[in-house]
Amino acid sequence: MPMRVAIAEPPCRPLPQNPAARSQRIPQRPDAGNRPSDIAVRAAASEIRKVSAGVEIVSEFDDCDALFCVLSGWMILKRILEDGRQQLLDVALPGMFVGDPTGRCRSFGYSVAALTDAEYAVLPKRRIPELLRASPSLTSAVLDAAYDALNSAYDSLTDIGRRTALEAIASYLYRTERRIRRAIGCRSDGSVEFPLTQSMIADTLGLTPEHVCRMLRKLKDDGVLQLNRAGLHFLDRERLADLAGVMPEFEDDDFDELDIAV
Amino acid sequence: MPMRVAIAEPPCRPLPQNPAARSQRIPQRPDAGNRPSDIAVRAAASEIRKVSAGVEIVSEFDDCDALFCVLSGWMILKRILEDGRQQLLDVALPGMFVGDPTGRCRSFGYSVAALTDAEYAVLPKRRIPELLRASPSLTSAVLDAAYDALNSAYDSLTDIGRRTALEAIASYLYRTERRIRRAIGCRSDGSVEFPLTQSMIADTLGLTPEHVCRMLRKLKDDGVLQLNRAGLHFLDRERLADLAGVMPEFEDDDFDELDIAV
DNA sequence: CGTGCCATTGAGCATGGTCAACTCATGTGG
DNA sequence: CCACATGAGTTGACCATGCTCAATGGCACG
Repeated sequence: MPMRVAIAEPPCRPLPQNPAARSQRIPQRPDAGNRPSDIAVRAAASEIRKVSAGVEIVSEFDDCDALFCVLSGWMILKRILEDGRQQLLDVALPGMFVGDPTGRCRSFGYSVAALTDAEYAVLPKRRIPELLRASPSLTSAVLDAAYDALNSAYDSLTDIGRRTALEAIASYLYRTERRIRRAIGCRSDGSVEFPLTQSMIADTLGLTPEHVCRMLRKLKDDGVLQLNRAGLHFLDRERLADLAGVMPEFEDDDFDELDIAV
Repeated sequence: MPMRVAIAEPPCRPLPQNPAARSQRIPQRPDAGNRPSDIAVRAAASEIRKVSAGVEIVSEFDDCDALFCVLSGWMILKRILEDGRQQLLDVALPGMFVGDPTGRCRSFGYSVAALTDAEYAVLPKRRIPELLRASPSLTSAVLDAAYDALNSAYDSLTDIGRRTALEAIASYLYRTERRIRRAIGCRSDGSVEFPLTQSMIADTLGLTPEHVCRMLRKLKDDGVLQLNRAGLHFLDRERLADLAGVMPEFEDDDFDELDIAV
C-alpha cells in the first residue's frame, strides 16, 4: 500500500535510536524475574545474555537453533521486505518467548532487535522437548506466551485491516499500554514507559510516520493522551477506548493491583 | 481505513454462502485423521462434532470453555466491529486448534464459523492441563498449531501493512495455497480447493471486494492463475512469487510428496 | 557547535474506497 | 420446467484517506 520505497538501504538497517531508550532506567514489576514462569525459565536456560539497545540478536533467516525468553527490557520483532519497507510484528516484553519451540521451523522468520537495553534467557533448541516434558510450568509459560502473541497479532490485523488511521492508533496505544502495565508496570502518575518512536508505530500499523504524527497531534490536542520520550500517559481513557472502538465492558482489569511506583 | 460502514447489519451476519462450499466433495490427504497428532487429539477428545457450512460454532464473546481441533473441512476465524466491518483473522484447516489451551482467556476473542461442512474434536477446558501432561504428542500438536497460526498472522500483517493490494493478494494466495496443499492436499492437475469468496479475501486483506476483483482480474488476465468455485490453480508460480515479493530460495517444499490425486 | 535523528507541518497526488449498475450461476417455489 | 430471488463477481466513474515530497524546528550526543 505505501509506495515510499527506500531504494538502496541495507536490508538490516540499524534500529532507530531513540536516545531515551538507552539511558532510561526501566521500571520493573516488583515480582519481575520471580514469577513462577520466570523461575522455570531461569532454571531451564543454558545462558542469560545482556544486550544494549539497538543490537539485533536474530535476523530473519538465521537458523532457529534456540528459543529466547525476554527477562527485562523491550525487544522488537520485525520483517523487512527487499526494498526496505518494514513491518513491525510485535514488541516483546518481559515474559515473552521469541523463536519456535516446535522445532519445525528452520529460520526465525523475523528479525529480533533490542529496543532498550535488555536481558534474555537462551534455551538451546535440542534441549527443548526434554525441558518441556520435565517442566509443566515451562510448557505452560511457553503456551501462554504463544497465545498472547497470537492475540496481539489478531488485534493488530484488525487495527491495520479494518480501522482508520486514527482508530488504529488509538486502539494500538490502548491495548499496548495494557500489555506494558501488565508486563512491566506503570508509574505512580499512571504513565508507562514507551520507547517506540512514531516511525515504529507507523511500521507497526502500516502507516507513514507523517500520518502517525498528524493523528497523534489530534489525540494530544484533544487532551486524550500525552506521548513523548518520557512515556505514554492516558488523560482520558474512556474517550480513547471510544475512539479505538473497544468495548470497555469486556475489559478485565485484574492486573491493576500490580501497579508499581517508580 | 475503509469507510464503507454497514449501518444496521446484525453483529453476526451469516457467512456468505458460496454454493460450491456446500456441495463440494472435499479431497483429503490419504493420511488425514491418522497423523500422530490426529490420533492424540482423537484420544483426548470428549466428543467429535459435525457442522454444516455456514454454522457459527463460536462467537467472539462466548466463554472459552473448550479447545477445538479441526479434523476435516474449513473453518474461519474472524472479528467483527460494531459497525459491521469485519476482519478475517485466519482460516483453520484440518490440524489447527481453535481456542485457548492456556486457560487464561475468558472469551475466545473471535468468532469461528464453518466455511464448508466440517468436523472437529472438542477438548473440554478443565481437562486440558491433565491431557497436556499426559500426552506429549498432544502438547506438541498444540504448540505446532499455535506457531503455525502465529506465523500465518505475521505473514498477514506484512501483507496488509506493507504491501500494495496486488502484492498482498499474490502473497496471500501463494502462501495459503501452500497451507492447503499441506493440510488437505492438491488435485492431480495441481489445483487445490478454495472455498473463499472474493469478499472473504477482501476481509482478510483489509480491501474491498471490488478492488480484490480488479486485482484478481489482472492476475487472471496475465495468465498467472485461475480462481473460481472449482478451485485455485497456479499457472505461473514463479511470476506469482515474484509479484508477491517472496524469496523462493527460502521455500521448503518437503511436503510436495504428499500430493494426492482426487 | 555541528551532526543526526525524531517530530512537525504543508501542498499535491495516487492507491484504493464508494456508489451504482449490471451479468451470471445457483437454488427455490409455483 | 420456468419465473424469480439471491448473492457472487464485474465494471466504471468519482472521490477521500493516507502517501509523497520537501522543508523546518528541536533535542541529544560527540
